[in-house]
Amino acid sequence: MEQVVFHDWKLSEAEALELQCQFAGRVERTDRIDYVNTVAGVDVAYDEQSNRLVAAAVVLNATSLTIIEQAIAEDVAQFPYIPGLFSFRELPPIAKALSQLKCKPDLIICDGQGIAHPRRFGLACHVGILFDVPTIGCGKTLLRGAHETVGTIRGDYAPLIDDREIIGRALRTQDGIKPVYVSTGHRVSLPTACTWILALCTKYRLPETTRHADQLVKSLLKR
DNA sequence: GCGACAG
DNA sequence: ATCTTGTCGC
Repeated sequence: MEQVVFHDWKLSEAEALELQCQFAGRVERTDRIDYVNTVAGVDVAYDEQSNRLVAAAVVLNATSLTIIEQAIAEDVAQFPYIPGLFSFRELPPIAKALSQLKCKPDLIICDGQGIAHPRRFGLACHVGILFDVPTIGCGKTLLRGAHETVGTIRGDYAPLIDDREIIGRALRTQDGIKPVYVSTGHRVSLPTACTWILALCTKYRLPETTRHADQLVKSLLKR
């Protein structure tokens, strides 16, 4: 698939903050998504010793959830891990992997937040803008703030609120299991995002897309 | 000054 | 993210 928006990755912290505020205005929080035939998952693994990052993009058939295509990329970390500026560290290798895909996925699930972010521009938004593709942020923990109690049954959810604005949902993907945090990445509404996350969490807490990508990068890092 | 802080 | 043993359960 083709990246359509480019910018320098070697930025100062202040420049990264400025870029987020600028790009946040381009994020689309409503549905602008075609029929979904394929869904992709992306993830990154680290090697502290070599300061190396390994990224993978795994494309699945949206209904059978079988793997259609995979792509991997490697990179040397150019940006430190700073909460709130996460994408500037993980996105370079992810963009490389996505660029290698023969076909453009109809939807991409990211391991992290979408607009559930202090400047409403988490990793999922960044990926969505750079490739002009529908994306969803599905994180395992919250970047900031809290949420009200979530029902205990799969499908139950509670709104994520920041500054009196609903920025996402804590969503229970399996009965009695800790919920995940879903938010709009780009071109996907919150309700649609949650429907997709539930459809992808067939057996485990996390979506099959991110599970496949996670498994791939970890196996690659061991070599 | 102190605490909070995606992966 | 990653470092790590055993243990509970299908």
